[in-house]
Amino acid sequence: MPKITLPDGSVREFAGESVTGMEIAASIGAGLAKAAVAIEVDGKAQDLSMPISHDASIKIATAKDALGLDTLRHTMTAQVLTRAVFDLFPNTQLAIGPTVDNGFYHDVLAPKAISADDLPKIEARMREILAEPNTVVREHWEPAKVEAYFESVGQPFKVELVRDAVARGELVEGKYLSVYIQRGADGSQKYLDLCRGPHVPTFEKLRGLAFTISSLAGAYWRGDSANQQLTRLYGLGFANAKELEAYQHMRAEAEKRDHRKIGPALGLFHLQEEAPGQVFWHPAGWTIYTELTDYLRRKLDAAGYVEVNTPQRVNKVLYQKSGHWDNYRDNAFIVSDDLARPVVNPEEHADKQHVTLGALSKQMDMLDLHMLKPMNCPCHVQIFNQGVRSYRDLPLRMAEFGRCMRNEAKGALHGIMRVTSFTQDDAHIFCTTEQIQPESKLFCDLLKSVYADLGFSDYFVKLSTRPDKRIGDDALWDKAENALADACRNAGLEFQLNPGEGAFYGPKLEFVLRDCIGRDWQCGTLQVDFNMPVRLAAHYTTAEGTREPCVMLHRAILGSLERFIGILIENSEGKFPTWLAPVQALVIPIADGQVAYANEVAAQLRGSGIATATGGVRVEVDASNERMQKKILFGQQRKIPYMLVVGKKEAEEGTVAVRLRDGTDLGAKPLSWLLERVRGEVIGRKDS
RNA sequence: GCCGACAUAGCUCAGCCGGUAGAGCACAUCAUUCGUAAUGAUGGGGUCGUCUGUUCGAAUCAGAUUGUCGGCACCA
Repeated sequence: MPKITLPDGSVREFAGESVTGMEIAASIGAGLAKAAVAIEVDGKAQDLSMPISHDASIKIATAKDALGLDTLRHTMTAQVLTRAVFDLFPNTQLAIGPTVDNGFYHDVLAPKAISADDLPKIEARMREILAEPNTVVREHWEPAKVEAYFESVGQPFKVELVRDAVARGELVEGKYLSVYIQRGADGSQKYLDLCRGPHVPTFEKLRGLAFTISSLAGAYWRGDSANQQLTRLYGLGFANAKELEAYQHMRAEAEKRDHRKIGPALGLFHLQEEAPGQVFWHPAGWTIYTELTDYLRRKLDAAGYVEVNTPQRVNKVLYQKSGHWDNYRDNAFIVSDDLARPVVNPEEHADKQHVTLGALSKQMDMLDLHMLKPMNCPCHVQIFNQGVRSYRDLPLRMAEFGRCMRNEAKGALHGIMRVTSFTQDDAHIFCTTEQIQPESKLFCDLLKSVYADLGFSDYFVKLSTRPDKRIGDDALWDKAENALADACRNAGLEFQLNPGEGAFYGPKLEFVLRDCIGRDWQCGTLQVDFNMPVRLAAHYTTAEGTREPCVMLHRAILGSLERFIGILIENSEGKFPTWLAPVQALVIPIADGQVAYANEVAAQLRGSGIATATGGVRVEVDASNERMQKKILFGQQRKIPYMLVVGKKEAEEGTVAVRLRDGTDLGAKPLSWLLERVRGEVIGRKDS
């Protein structure tokens, strides 16, 4: 006689040994019974058909809540998508098929490649399958039986999953695995899958899910590139058609904000084939870049940093010492004088234009190889190591807008967000163990203040801990990881743990921003490093006269200038706040007669003394032979904060008609009024 | 790097089954001198990413290659 507590606090008692979620839903109402797709029992998601024999708090889940929607997506991918793929591609092997934010996916290995053209066919077949009056029933089988079944039907990935579950002890009641059997109206078995569930009990309940098979991609079995690559089929799934359309519309809108589109369109930068992964900054984009670095220099100066600049090309010997050579050689650009001027006797090879690769490889060890600087830290240590350092010099905060080059995997490149040549707003804080806490706190506060100034409030923090491949003993790692966690707490930052993802020399905090299509990018970072100073002999003399290696804090606020500007473009949709806008004001003479006055206005704005990194107010005059309306349209498309229309009236009165980029017409204003306003926005880093 | 796809004027795109390229916007010139999101006319501009092949003939077919896009893996 289980007593069931409902979400409103009321308690219902049911006769008999047990009661199912379906029966509870029916006892509440026919509407709920129809809408029910799963049940939460004492906070745990379960099938509606599972008997509940103890007293429990429950919540019936429908398509309207997270669990219900998730269950529908889950059944769709595990019971319907899989069958459609089987029908169209016999002998397909199945891997996993979980739900994701906006739908679901399924990893499959088909005997012949599935192409994008097949997606509509798969979707059509799914709709046919959905029309069948099938039920989905949960059963508990012993692992050996499940394994034998999947062996017999040629599903090796499933066999592996069974063995994993057993090895990890993930068994129901300590001895079973749950399988879901799809049956037709006549009771015949249509399909059997290993799954934790829950699933909806009937296809009827599944038909309300608005779905589409949206795309396909490669994905490695178990996420390991050493494993076989499978085909991942992505689907979108929402509670109703309206939500699906709303999502697709939102995506389409978001794509219009893509920095790869807006950037070139606004004349900020371009990329081209001859320089893959590198940015050609145009004047407008470089203005933003300059404003940002100018701003950061002032912040860093106020925070007690010194700025340095270090070489672009450094002998591999230094990186062998630091450990970067072993860890990252494959992703570095390596150059050598000897390659350009090979060490071969020209007379001996007079018949050859070039040295053969074979001859070259023999010489590799002898070659004087240099890395194009992939990171700044070893160079900063070289500056630190000039002369003898005392505890009185610490903490030493050494900053550099350091240009780094990394030979990233081709498929990883992405607009200006992931490039092979970029500038870090990097700094290394050389300090004592005792200074880790206060310095980390200071940094977190500095970062928060910069992000706030730049209008970013929506970021999250990850604490990445020791990876498998690392240097330094575990005691140091304990210390470093605890230090970072404490610093985070002290600065009032919430963080999520990201196990095993730290750098090879130390754990790191990652400050992550999201772009317009929902991708996450690491921007800021703070890393505690006990290892590099030892390897590169960054010592200081203590008050007691002993020599100790210092601690290095690696830190960046924006991360890569390129990446950050990419995020900035997408977040602002190209409507930069006045202080960053490449062109802050566009003067629009209505007719030729006012061009002279327009130029005069522009000259006054330029010479206004408003302090931007590039001089006065950044202003242009549109003296073209176009109608005013068209000039406004073009100004609007360029997202210029201020358009200053000058006609006969304004020229006579010495005013400008101010139009904002949101369309607001502020009417005729004296120039002094405008200057005050712009000055306020530039100083306050505000938007127009 | 891996899987799938794409690559035609500055931009957006058309060009079916192979017979040596079109539109709109942008740009230039001329006319117009205009009050808050596109005045009109005329004109210039591409050999169809690159290379190789098939063919009497290729933007159109095949192979390779470079770049890009969507994911995966990677990200000091």
